[in-house]
Amino acid sequence: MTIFALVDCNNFYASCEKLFDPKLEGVPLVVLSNNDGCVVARSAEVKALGIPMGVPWFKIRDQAKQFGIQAMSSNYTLYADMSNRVVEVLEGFSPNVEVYSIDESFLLLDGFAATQSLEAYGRKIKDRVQHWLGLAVCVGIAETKTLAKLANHCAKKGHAGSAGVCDFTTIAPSELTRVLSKIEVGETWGVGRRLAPRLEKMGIHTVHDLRNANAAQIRAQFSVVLERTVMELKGIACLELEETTPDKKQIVSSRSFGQRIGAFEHLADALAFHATRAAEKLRSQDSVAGALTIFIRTNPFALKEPQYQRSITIPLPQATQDTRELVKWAGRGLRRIYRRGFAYAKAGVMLSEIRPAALAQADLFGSMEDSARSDTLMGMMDRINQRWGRGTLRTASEQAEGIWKMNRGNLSPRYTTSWSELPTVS
DNA sequence: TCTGGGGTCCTAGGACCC
DNA sequence: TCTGGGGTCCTAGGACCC
Repeated sequence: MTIFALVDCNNFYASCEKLFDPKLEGVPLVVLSNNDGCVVARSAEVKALGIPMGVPWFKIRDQAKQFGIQAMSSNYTLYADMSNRVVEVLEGFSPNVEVYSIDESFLLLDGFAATQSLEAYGRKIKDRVQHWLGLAVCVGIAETKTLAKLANHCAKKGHAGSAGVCDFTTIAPSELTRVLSKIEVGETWGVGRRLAPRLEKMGIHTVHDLRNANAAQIRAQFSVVLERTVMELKGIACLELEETTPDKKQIVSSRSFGQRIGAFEHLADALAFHATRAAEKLRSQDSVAGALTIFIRTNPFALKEPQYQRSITIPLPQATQDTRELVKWAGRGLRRIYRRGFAYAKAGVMLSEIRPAALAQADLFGSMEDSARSDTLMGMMDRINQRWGRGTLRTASEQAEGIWKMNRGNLSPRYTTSWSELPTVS
């Protein structure tokens, strides 16, 4: 029998901040996103005040003043460091640990029940993280990941007499039914804000209802994903522990601007920055990217202002992890999609077609500029121009791109773009 | 005035090939 | 005049997670 434990840090970002500033003890504290835009973490005191997660900071500023809520900008370096320390402690409790997110890990506890109660073991985990790092965690234990998530939820809410630790593996069936009947279906891992209302309409209101649903019917009406969730709720494990973090298949660097930006040069700077960051992430997993997407957009919340958003995906002539190369293509892309006269609010770079650097396409033609003088390239150009008409390839980028496309047996479309332009709302 | 920044997986439909 | 069936690849969109 497979047993999963989910260990989840309470109010993680806020707790980290309190750890490094004792004056914040007992103070209601929120941590804000980039540019101090939204609330991304709340201390227990703030949760008690009913401040929702993700709310824009400006909307609760008055309330914050009234209740003495402290706000801090986020410090992800600090949180990542604390997260690593938590994982180190957890690795002392199981040889199989999956780091699921910055504040959550799954542990495999197979066979541990033979010598001790799992609930007691969970409590040891909780106590040690508290004593060694000063961070409070909750522990949920069950036969599947989805159930462990719910057990953790119960541990947090103090259901079933748990004080931060909840073990579903030894709970009486009638008691489990009672507990799951009290949890709304939307709390289930994998049921979000779209699915929950649809399930409600079908009369599935609680986790218990979903657990008792017909899996095949759920698959037919929703998806295989939700079917798996139902199976997991029934105690049949469909999701395994993933100990090794797979390489990213897509790497994004994007950010909202502090102030609105109109000038081409400023957007170009921002995109160069994002391309650089994305390239760093790419190299850190020793991969290359075969395509680069850039996007720019105005503020979608400013309904009365003219809206413009556009993106362009550029297939790279050769998969690369080189910063200068990626910055160069980001700049070229921007020239294609930039429009004057808009107040841009956000920009970003996405890398895709990612594969290990060892599999990078062999450099058949040398770099684009160099190859412009090579006989091989001229031969290729001739063939392309013969096949698709004289002058098909003119500029250097089109040459390189055309060759790349030809290698894949597909010349067009050269670029894929999407954009939308909405009229001003009066 | 001010509204985050990342990621994943699945499905449907069209193009294209044999 | 009749007009198959199976497979792959690609893209867009929808859902979810933290």
